[in-house]
This record gives sequence, structure tokens and C-alpha cells, in this order.
Amino acid sequence: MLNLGKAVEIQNRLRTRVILQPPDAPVNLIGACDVSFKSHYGVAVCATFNLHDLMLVETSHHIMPTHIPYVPGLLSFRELPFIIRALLKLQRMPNLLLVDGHGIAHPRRFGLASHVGVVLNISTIGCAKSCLIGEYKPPHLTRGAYSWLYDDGEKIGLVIRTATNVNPIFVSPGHRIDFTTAYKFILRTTKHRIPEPLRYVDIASRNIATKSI
DNA sequence: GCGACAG
DNA sequence: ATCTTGTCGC
Repeated sequence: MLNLGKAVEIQNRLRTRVILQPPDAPVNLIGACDVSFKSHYGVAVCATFNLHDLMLVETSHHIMPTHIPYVPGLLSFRELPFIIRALLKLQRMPNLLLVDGHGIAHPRRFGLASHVGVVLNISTIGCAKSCLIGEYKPPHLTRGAYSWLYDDGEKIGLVIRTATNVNPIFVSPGHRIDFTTAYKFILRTTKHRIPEPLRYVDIASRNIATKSI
């Protein structure tokens, strides 16, 4: 199912390819992806939106069985196969992809968002609902407030209060993006706690999982 | 040995 | 992630 040693080896090899620089092309189409499970089956949903008005442009999904378990720190080996297949079904690849999970805020600085970005060579941002590794000070309670996430004295992410008096989310660069640009896009696409593109794919994948599987 | 641990 | 009911608050 999953060779832990090999998996870690792959992460350490691919982590050297991560680029923490702003996208080199303007972002007009922003996407998001998420995977829901039911028994040993999973369904990945991808959706793209116009960054300008956040209107839905296109969606795609892929269903298949899985034999890989969830192991903290190795989430990408379970979800990447689903996400890649769903993404390749899109007519147009987004300029930037929001991923439900961490980017470099990871023990080996190579979370799901980074893995997806490096494999497809696209800009990605990791957006998680809870912390995997690192230390931080709770950000102020108003929307837009943030604090840095550190690990070993290294800046690895942002803890952002995307809505007033609501738990913050953990944002970190996945690939081909920097902290500042990531913060900008996350706040710009968020009305509630979770960015709109991610809310959409989360609900969509859950619906398909319970109805079509 | 004990606690922590994305989804 | 998933299993689960009602309930409080913006």
C-alpha cells in the first residue's frame, strides 16, 4: 500500500524543486481541488473560477478506489492520484490552484499543495483548517489579521483570520508562489472562513461521494 | 515512554 | 476524512 521510507525519500528529493517566487504569468483563472471518501472509494473534484468575479467556469471529477491509507505527513500519496486525474480532465488548467492541505508548512517542507504544484508545474497554495507542524501566536480576531508560522526558526506559513471571531486557517506556499502573494489571493477569494473555491469543491466532492458511490 | 499528528 | 442532532449566533 505505502512504503513509508520510500515515500519520505520521494518528498526529500522533490522538495528541492519547490519555487517560492510569484507566478510568472498573470492569474485570471483560479482553481481548487478536494477529495472526499466513502469506504475505500474516493472522488476528487476540481473547479475553476474567474478571479475577477469568482464566477464558476468549469468543473471536473474523478472516482476510483484507493488502497493507500492516510498517514500524517504523507497525505499526498493518498490524494495526489485523485487530484492529478481530475485536474487533467479540465479543458483549461488554472493559473493558480488552491489545495486543501499544507504547502511547505510540512515536516519536510513538501505537503500536498507542494507535491501537486511540482508534479504539474503550476502555482499552488496550501490552505489547511488545522496545523500539522510549527509554532505561532494566535492572530488578532479581525478579518485579515495574521501571524507567522515557524518551525526550527524557519518561516513556513501564515495563520490567517479570514473572518472576524472565527478560527484562523493555515496558509503556506505550495509551489511557484511567495507568502505575500499567497496572502493576497487567499483574502481576495474568501467571504467566510474557507476560500470560496475550496468551499465549492469540498461540498461538490462530498455530494458525489454520498450519491454516486 | 508520552503526546502530537493536514485529510 | 467519516460517523452524527440539535442548537447558538452573526
